[in-house]
Amino acid sequence: MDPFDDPRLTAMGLLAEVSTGLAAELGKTFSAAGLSEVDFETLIRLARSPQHRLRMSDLAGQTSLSTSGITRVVDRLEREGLVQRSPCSTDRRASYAVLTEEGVNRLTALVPQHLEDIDTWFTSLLTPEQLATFLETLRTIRDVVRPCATAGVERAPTS
Amino acid sequence: MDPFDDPRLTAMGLLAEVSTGLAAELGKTFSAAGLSEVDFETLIRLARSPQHRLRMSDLAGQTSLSTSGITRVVDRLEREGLVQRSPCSTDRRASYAVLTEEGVNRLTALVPQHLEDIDTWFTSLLTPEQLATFLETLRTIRDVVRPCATAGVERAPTS
DNA sequence: TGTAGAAAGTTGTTGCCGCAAGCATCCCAG
DNA sequence: CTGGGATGCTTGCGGCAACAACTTTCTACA
Repeated sequence: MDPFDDPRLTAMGLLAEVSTGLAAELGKTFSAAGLSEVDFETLIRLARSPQHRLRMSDLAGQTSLSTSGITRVVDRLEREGLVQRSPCSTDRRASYAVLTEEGVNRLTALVPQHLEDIDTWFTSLLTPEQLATFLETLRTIRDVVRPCATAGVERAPTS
Repeated sequence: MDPFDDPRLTAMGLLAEVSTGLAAELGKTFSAAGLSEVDFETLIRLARSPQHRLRMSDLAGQTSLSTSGITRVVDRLEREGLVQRSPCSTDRRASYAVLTEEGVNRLTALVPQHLEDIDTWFTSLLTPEQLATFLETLRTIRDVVRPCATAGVERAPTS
């Protein structure tokens, strides 16, 4: 009867709830460490990149932030000493954001708790088979909605 | 070797990418209709509630927005004539947000395209069995990370 | 070589949201 | 029935991010 009770709406709502709810739980650990989710995302992307560095626009491409957003995130992180700007030798327009040693340390201190959080609120709730199937499905969708998530990576099997 | 290459990080990143990527695609339809995602979320929650209305704080509980956030969302929607505040007869502190006829119309006009979007970017990518399994897994996680998502509903099997 | 257009990054502006404070109302213990 | 604490909502304030405009540098084409 009610046209607003479509199972697709429910499915989409469920996905959104899980994502935001999970992010809210994980965010507690971040803010306890004085970082925002975006900060962490940025730092971890740098940590997983060759030489712990990435050009500003590649960072933007990976994080669904605009380039101006990245400018400000890196501003903040640089002010805290976790990241440093470094000019690109082959293109004077471009800058790298490079993880500093302090940035690595901060991440290293944070990651164990973060992994435990992921276990608690996500992976440990599923059997290994369930988890594998779930990730497979996520990859299927990801490949469609985010075809260029590997900016700045030459073809790394990140997932 | 690199401690930042844990499969759990990858799993979590994948989930986040899918969620934000999907939201970005679906958001195009919303903004074409002059609404934000939050606006749509709010309207659809009202549409799926008895009498097309919900108390402000219940709305907040359902949407992971703070109560002050809800105040402002309803401000905007009311300014556009899609929603109307209505005092609660049994508690003079409380207000209902009620969907107006125009609000219903706007939603009715928007939902078909939205459903098609969900198909395009999500459900049609999976087989029915895959989708069912996926939703089951999402429910498992949802029940843990968001135990009170049914505020204002007396025990409706919303999903 | 010179020039037009594209691209990388930054900055001004605007709007959104959470937090804390405030006001009105409700509830309950005494 | 009365006073204090809890609850529902709104508002002031601060921070964050997108958009657009701008500067500098690169690239391609004549």
